[in-house]
Amino acid sequence: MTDFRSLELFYWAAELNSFSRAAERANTTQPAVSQRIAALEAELGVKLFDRNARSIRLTHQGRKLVQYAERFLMLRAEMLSEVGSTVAMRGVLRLGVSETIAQTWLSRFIERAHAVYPNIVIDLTVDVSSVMRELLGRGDLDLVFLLGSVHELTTASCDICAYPLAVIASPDLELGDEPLSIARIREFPVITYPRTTAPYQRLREALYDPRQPPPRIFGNSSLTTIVQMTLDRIGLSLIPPIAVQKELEAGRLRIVDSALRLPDMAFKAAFSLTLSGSLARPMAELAQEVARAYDAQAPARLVARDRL
Amino acid sequence: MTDFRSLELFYWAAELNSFSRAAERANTTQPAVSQRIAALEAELGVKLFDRNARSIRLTHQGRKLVQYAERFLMLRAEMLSEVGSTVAMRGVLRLGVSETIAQTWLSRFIERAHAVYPNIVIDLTVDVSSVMRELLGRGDLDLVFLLGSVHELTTASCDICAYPLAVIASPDLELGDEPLSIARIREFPVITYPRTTAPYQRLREALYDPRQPPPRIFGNSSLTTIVQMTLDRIGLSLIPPIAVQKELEAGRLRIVDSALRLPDMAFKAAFSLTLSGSLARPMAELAQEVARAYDAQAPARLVARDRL
DNA sequence: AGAGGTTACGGGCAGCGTAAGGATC
DNA sequence: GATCCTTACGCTGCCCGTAACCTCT
Repeated sequence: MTDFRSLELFYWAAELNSFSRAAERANTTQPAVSQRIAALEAELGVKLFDRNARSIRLTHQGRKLVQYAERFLMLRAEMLSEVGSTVAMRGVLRLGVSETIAQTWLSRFIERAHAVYPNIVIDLTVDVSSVMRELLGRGDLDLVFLLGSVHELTTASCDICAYPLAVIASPDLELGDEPLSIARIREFPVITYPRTTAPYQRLREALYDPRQPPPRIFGNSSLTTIVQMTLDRIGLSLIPPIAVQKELEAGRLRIVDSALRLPDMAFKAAFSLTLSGSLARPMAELAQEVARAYDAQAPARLVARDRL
Repeated sequence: MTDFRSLELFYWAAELNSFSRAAERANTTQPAVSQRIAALEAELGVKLFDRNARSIRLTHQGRKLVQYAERFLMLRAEMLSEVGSTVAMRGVLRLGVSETIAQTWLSRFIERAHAVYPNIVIDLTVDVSSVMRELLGRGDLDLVFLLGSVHELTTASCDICAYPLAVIASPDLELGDEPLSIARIREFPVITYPRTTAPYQRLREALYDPRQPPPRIFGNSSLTTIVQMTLDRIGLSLIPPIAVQKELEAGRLRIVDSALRLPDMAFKAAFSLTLSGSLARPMAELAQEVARAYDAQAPARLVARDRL
């Protein structure tokens, strides 16, 4: 074992119980994994896996080596972040982002991340928070920016930004000058995030009235579509105005005063504390910075500064 | 830093404050060290040494990296001894041996060591214990088999064997049948180890008599020469009989009963607890085994078994 | 047949050693 | 001039990816 790469591939092979999955995880081919592990075994003079043509299984010695491999890789990550400059950070970061953030400061974050950590490749997924929570838990994502919190023991998280929700409508929709009552809102379809999300659920509770027919809530997983539907006067929408800042400024949409009082959308960065998360912590910190800078330049009423 | 070798070379360069000495220590050329350290600096994006054409000096970041390098290398040594088979142990072991041992079981030890650890190269030095103690202290030897003990804090040692000293003479020398008194011994020159050694000093004390002229003690650093001089009847010799077992069996030398009572020659294996000693511990254990086996097959009176 | 690991093979590149260069004492 | 590090250069050997192969379900 003259090379960290061998230990890394071995680690993933052990962790994922498969050479091919390890290859995929570590961006190489399956024969490369096979070869390196064979070389490791030759060098140590010890079998690390029992191969059964259908599957592999760690031997006793293999299990011992996994412990060491993990210690090595964590020590390496610590060393890189401690003594290396930012260019020393290498690898792929599998990032999951909720669409609200994708519509606000994500592009600035990507830009900034690339400038500060030029050797880190970001593998981006945009989806709703519940899905990303699941993917993070399964180890399929390294870092997520999502709504709400994550409760896994092996996971750390930190606040990054919070945006108030508001009722948004087309200026062409006649709503009068009074703030909208709950009853008034119920007259319109309300377009918002999908069923699985916090805003949908909170909205549902707020509009709930046993004496009335159920409110029409259109859950939509595409923010762009929500915006389009709002522009088309299908109804009101409940989204954070900061996500449609451009439309507001251009006067194509407007914020409608209403009696609705919903909690702010509070976003957190969450990442695993295991090996796969070693790039995530500094990236999460960078995201905090970017979000703060973005908020500072946004109109005050679009940002929930007190949350931070 | 994809490679342990880089960290190893960096470690030695830092430790020895010189690229060329590091190269020598690690069995490579000086440009190789230069190149690898330059590569490390490029990879980390950080200067590790200040180069002043005449000398090098660690930078702040360099000092931090040394800590990590040491942890890596110790972890690696631990891993190799823990999960690797004996063929996984590689490197050069700089072994210092006192001549008495060289004349007894050293060749068996070398043979055995090569069989068990085929990838370890032994770099052998034979000298008196005092010199080897010094070399070990300076870090110029990794493992020594010597008389007496070593008191450095960073050094570990263990008993390996103990041999009684005896007066040896040519059978042709007429000495009578009585055990030799101290006074009788003083009539002859006594040939033994050099002035700096324990046997010489103990002998001097034993023969000391203020009322008499000083005894003639011939300190000689070559055991072969001591034997030759004894065969030539220059005088008596004081050496452990086990070192001349063949001559005793062949009847060319004999053990002479005497009133001299000197402590046994107790040999220890000593090695540094720092990085350079990582091969030494298992080798010291192997030496214990070999010495024990050798003693078991030697005539009982030549061995001080109770010492172990 | 297909999933998963091994073996075979050709090409690229990293790292080594030799040798020459340059700076400082 | 001697010492010590750097740069240049050719070569070897390793490692990777493609592709063919094997084996078990």
